[in-house]
Amino acid sequence: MEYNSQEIEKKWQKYWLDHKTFHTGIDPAKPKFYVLDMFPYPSGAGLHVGHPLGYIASDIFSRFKRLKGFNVLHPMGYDAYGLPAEQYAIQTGTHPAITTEKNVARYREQMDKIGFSYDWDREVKTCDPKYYKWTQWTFIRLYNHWYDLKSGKARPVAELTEIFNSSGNADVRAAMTPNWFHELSKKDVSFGAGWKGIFIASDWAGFSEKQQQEILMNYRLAYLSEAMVNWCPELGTVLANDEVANGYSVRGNHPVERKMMRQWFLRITAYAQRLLDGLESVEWSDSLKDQQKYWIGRSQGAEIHFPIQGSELKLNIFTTRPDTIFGSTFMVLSPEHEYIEKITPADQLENVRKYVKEVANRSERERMAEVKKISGVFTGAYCLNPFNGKPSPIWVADYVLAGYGTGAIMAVPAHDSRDYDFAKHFKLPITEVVSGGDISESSYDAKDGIMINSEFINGLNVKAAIRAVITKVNEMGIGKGMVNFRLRDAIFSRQRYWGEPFPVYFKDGIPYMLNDNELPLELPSVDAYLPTETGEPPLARAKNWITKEGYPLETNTMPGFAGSSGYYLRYMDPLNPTEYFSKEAVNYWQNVDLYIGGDEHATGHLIYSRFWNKFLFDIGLAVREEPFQKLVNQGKIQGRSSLVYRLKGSNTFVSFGLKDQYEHSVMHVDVSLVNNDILDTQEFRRWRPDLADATFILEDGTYVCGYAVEKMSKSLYNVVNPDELIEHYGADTFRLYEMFLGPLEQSKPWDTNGIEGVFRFIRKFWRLYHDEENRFRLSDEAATAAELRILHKTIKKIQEDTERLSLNTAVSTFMICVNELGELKCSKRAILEDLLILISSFAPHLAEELWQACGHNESITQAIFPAFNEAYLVENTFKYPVSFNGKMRFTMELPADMPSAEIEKAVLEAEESAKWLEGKTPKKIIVVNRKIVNIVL
RNA sequence: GCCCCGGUGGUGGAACUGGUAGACACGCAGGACUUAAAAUCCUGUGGCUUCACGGCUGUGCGGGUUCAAGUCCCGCCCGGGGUACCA
Repeated sequence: MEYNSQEIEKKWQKYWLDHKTFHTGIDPAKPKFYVLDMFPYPSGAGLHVGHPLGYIASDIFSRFKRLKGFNVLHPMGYDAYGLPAEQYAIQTGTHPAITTEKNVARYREQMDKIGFSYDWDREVKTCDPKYYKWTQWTFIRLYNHWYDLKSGKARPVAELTEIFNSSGNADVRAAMTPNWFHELSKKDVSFGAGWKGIFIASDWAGFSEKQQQEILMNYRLAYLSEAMVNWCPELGTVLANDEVANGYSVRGNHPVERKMMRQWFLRITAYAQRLLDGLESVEWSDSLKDQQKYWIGRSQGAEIHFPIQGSELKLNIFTTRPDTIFGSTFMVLSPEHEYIEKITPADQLENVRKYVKEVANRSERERMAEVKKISGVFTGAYCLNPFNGKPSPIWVADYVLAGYGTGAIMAVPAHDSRDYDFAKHFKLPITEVVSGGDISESSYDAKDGIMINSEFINGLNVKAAIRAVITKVNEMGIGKGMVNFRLRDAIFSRQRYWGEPFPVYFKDGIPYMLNDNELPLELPSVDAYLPTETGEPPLARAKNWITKEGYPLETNTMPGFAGSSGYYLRYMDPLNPTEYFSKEAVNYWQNVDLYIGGDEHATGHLIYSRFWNKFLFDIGLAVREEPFQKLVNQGKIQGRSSLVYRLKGSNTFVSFGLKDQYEHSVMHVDVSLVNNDILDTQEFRRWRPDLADATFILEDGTYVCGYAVEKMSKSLYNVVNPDELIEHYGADTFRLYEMFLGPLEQSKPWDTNGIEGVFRFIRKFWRLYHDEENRFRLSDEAATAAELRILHKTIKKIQEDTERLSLNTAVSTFMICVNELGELKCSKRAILEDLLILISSFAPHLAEELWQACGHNESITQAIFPAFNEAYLVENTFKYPVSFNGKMRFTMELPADMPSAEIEKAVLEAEESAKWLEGKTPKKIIVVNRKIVNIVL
């Protein structure tokens, strides 16, 4: 039988489906292994050749682990909420669920053609109410928990109110927004002037329901708050920090503004330290871990209070360099700082307000674009150094951010480049306090040197000085050591339609959670997918968007990362109607052993889901602190565009090699019209009406195209679709070729030309099992030593390479193996059956077909990975490379077990050695057994 | 600016712990089979040099360590990604 990929692949894909070959259940007798792909957003364009790269790798790994005796959980689903379907709905009125369903079906069809071993019975879709019920359920738990810093974990709010009832909040140490009580004083609940957020049991009992709820809101892990948010007018919604880049939305690239809005937040900052610590225990790339570390941005320093001249107020600043306190020559407040109004003398007030207003009106993008532009204003007020009472002026400047630390700094121009630039610009004094730099040139920021001009810390090195100042500050009660994080709480509200509804209603303006038995709260239908005339989110259009009792429901929806934060847990028990997932399931599957996906999720999904998991861990649901033990980021597949060269002002195209002789412009041409860089000129003329009369200047009778490696995109005509390749070469060839392209983690250009080599290999492989007339034929003769050596060499290499996901070299290994067996004309069952098991993870359809032809009734997925036997690889001789002064000159075959002294002798006596020795006596001879001989002259 | 990752033939890449650089493919050139084409098979293929045997040279650049460096160390250059007033 001739190799026919179409027939074979259809047959086995159907077989796997009919026999539920990849259905997985809990099996205590087998060790578990959980292999997960980042589930895709099903876009309308379908999969291109870059998408399946990671899926193929994870599929090979899953199949390999099954052969190795593991019970493998390998599910797939869809991150089904997303902006494109909603934008399409706005334009066309088509419900996003319909668009999404259509796209999901297309994705499924494409994935099925590649022959993946997913357990489709476990499929989850984030937009499915049966799934998002648990997203809502988790949100309710987040709302009903607070973070206890003493025990370092989330605890129920019910326990918090008990504490308040019995002893107030003085002893409670909770993760909260700094100065949370300031915000409260702005609301319609009053706690009296100068209230510092501290209350005793009797106060608590006396608070109104509203007051109590407002206070509790500041403790909850999911909370409602007024805050500066990233507002994207074009998308009509708020975005999280990771959804914004350089002042534009990551999706759609629309401008983003800052706006004060009331939004739901997740208190992810409570987990900042644990998110940092957890990175130590996972096997992720350094670059990914660094990205997360940087995003979390821990910095250790001190908070110090500076008295303000002529005022009762003390200015609270944060610094990582308390050692430089005597070099602080001015103070800077962020333009949003609450003290500005309080400390600015009347004669300066107008000027300062003008500046603050100016800054506030500037958009985020303008601010970013003008980073280098120094601006600020002097308030007219002065601070006193808490140690020596020396006054320094207080400025307001936008280079100090309200959201970080205390929103105020002590400026040390000699040792901070930003302060330095600012001081130079406004001609403020610069005092050197750490020796080692030249402050007339630039600031000296290094934490290296001896303190000078610094009173009690003079002569200490920087580290000792930092400790000394913190100790003193503590003693004097004017501050304390402190850790700050860059990480911000996650904005969790979106003013969009296509997302999970919040299980929240409002009574008297206070939010309340629905009961668990009212979940899921399903997404209502609306007459249009746009905000209302009054600017409310689309859900405000829904009829009867109220509870049974008539209270209005929340009209925001959850963001994209809500549904993806816990999906890996739901896969463990996806059909469970009464629980997120059962204890039994999570105890068995634990966490993801191998997670493969793109690194664009470094600071989004991968932080949120670690947080989500840690919370579920705290409340006793998840059993592991880290959800993803090993994580691999597959590289992107870049497009390889084909280029043609058009003579200026004509319809004549010049071939690549001759283009420099003419004045030309470069034009992208559809890659489907090009084969091995040779343009099909006939097809080219047919491609577009304006090219019908194109003429060509050829070289050697052909038109050679140039090429460029760039993003795979429709507009560059370089998109390659897997369906066509699979139709032509088959899924097995396609799978192998995707892996053969290069290392999984590396980005690389797609070049369809190379696929021929793999296709040739597949047919060569097929021929090993067939005679000249293409009849299946295996011999039952005993295998020779040479054949066994080839087989076991291959077993060893495939096993090692697959374990470390070096799948490109694994494919090469198969090629070498088949070349060698082909040379020996090997057709022995004893060799070829094992080879089928080896390749079955990579080319599963081919393997199944030949396995069946071998006479097996069961799927090859039931086979056991062949055991490697070292004994077959033992060689009697070793071919030593012989070097003189490190340069390899000739090789010499010697007995493998020959002792070094004898090797030395044999090499020196060799005929070829005389030429290189030139009669000299070697100074030294290095013999490394079974490696090399090096003679030093 | 800072932090990661990378730089090897015409191309994709291999060389895992320092030990024969360029495996395996693509492409190209030549040949076999064929009326012809496709398919298949064989040979060659880093550069320079030599009729040839062979020699010299070669992993972004400059130094270093070592018997031995693509691999380790120091200093640069280039490309890709992340991040950006975070005190």
